[in-house]
Amino acid sequence: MKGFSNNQLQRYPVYLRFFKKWQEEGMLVVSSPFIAAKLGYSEELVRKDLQAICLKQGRPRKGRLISEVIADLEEFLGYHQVENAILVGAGSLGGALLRYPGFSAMGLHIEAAFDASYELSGKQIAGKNVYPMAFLPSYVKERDIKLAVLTVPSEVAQATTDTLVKAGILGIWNFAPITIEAPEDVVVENMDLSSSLAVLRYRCQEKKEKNNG
Amino acid sequence: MKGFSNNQLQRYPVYLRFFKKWQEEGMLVVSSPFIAAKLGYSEELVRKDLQAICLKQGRPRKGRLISEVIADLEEFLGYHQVENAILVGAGSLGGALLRYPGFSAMGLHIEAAFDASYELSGKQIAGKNVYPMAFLPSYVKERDIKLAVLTVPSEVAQATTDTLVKAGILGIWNFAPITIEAPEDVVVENMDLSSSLAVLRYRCQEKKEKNNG
DNA sequence: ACCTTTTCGATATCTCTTTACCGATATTTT
DNA sequence: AAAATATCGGTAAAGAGATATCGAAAAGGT
Repeated sequence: MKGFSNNQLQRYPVYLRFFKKWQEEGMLVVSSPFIAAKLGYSEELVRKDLQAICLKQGRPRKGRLISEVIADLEEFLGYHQVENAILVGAGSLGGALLRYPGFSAMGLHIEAAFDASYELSGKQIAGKNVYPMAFLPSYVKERDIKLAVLTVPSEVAQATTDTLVKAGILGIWNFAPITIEAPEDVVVENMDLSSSLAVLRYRCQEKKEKNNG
Repeated sequence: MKGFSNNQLQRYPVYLRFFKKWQEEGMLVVSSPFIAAKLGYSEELVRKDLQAICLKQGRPRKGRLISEVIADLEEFLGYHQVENAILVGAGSLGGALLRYPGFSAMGLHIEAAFDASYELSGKQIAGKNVYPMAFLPSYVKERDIKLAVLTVPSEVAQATTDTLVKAGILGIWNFAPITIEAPEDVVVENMDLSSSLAVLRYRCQEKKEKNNG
């Protein structure tokens, strides 16, 4: 048994998307060289990635059964067991995530939202109740929620994080453009627009300079 | 002159946020050990990162001037030169990004949106016009737009990408949950929810197993 | 004014990730 | 049925990225 790097973990959902696409197209088996060519990875990387999570071996000269790999990927990614979560901050980004239909296929069930605004609380977004922040601690404790999606303005992100941690949340998916501090035992994963944009712009600039001189 | 890894590029916006926070708090100078402690990086990594983009050296026993590093970071990240961009797919996520006020500080100006829906076209979101898709090619060419934010449903993401590429777009910030294919000379940066969620859930599971056993 | 202390920048080491290689194996072809 | 061949899994090498080490320099204390 070994550890997985962030890069490796992030590749698995990519594999899954392609395998599902191939399955829809009627394919049954794929080989590592084929996968590598389609995804732009090296052949060896594909082997290593799939070996790490697949129960059965691949078959020489054929490859792997698509349906089996899909099952293994979904099992590994936890898509088979539903994880209940809450969303905090039902603004425009929070609303967009509440409306996003793709989470259920990933085993993520955002069952309720919380917002500081009195206008929003009591209403529904995408069929999910929006509660006032005061209800959060008891809700989290009673329902044993472990995961929170954080979409509040950055000014209140740290204070909200403290509330979440105190309530017993163990994983925070942070969409606020700020580095939040949390205790060791709480996992924070950032969806950082500015970091992603930094990569995009640098790579564009790089390419432009390569073409011009 | 050297290359930058994605990880390194993604750290710079994090540095910038902290430096701005410290500047607001009235600090003038920070040392690498201080930065390292606050951001959770190693001292040496901080030095290497800042050495790579700062014009002036740091001063022994003092550190670096916050105002200078902020200027260097913003210069490196391209925040001083405004880049015009369009957004394609003005649904709930697209709308959220159009409304997001943080982009202007990053030098990103989303000047218009495009959407296939006839109900949306002609209207405005966050003061920005929403045009029908048919207008896209001429708009991009006339205004010499190089960057596009892609927030269309995944079913049409590839077709939309093809349209963007043909129109002359050189960088695509892809928010659709799909791996889009584009020519070599077009840069694609993915904001992949499923990949981010995969990391979050694995790290949570890992932590849980460590605590239980 | 001198010594101590801290941080700097550069170089070297180390660890982790990725890539390359190699014998084994099963399918396909002759 | 035998030979040819493509892919497999495992191990070894290579390449990055992060970390540790070291002399130099400047601020602060004595």
